[in-house]
Amino acid sequence: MPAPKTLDRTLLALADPTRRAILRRLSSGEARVTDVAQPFKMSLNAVSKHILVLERAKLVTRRKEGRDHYLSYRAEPLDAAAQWMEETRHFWAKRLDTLEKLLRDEDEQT
Amino acid sequence: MPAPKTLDRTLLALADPTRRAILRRLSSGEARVTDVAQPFKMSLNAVSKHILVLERAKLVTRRKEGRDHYLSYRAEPLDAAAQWMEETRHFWAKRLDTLEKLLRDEDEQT
DNA sequence: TTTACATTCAACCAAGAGGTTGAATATATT
DNA sequence: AATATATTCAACCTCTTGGTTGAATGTAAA
Repeated sequence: MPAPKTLDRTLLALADPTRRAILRRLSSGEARVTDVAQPFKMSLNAVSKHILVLERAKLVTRRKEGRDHYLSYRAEPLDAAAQWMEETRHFWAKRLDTLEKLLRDEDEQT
Repeated sequence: MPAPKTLDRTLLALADPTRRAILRRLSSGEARVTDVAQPFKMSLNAVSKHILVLERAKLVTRRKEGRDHYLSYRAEPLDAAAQWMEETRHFWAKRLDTLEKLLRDEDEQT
């Protein structure tokens, strides 16, 4: 499981439609900051900040080539978050089963 | 897939260790606000606010019984978020495969 | 070298998060 | 009726987010 702060950052980064759109954009390969920002109505600077949040969550890495910064998507954090979610869902499913069973047993005793 | 705002709220609600702990606490059944708050070092009011965030994301529901408010966990939003993550991962995996294949093809042409 | 481009940095703003304390409200208990 | 309990509401604080604009920096092209 990811370190708590890592999970925090991943989920926080994903909890924004602009950032999810940026990641989708990067799924078809590297892109420069300007290219990533182009479809958005907001300023380049605003997009640049979103990219920072994604970098902090390690969902995006940056490769500088001259004046151009090429961004690429990293799968690991999303994989880890998805895994955490699955584990958590299973954990809860088990608990809920147990509760149901307890309730059934109580009924049988009446 | 969940409406974007729903997903936003779910991921945002999950992106905090206190709130995840609250949800874990509720996995063993209903609990009152005070009971939920008890293990935390922060004030009852702070926990109450966290609960509000969880309610807004529909991860928690509230049943009032006299002066006591009983909270319970709802699985749907986490299920939906997990599903979104899985779909997104598959989407990306496919894209990355395609990219790899493209790169391979380019190599073969040299 | 001047100009254009790609990007960040800095300052600012409004809104929200996450916490506090203190008061208000509603319900139980004595 | 008085008191205690459960919870929220309201105001406040600090930090972060998400956006803006304008200037600075670094690199490429004329």
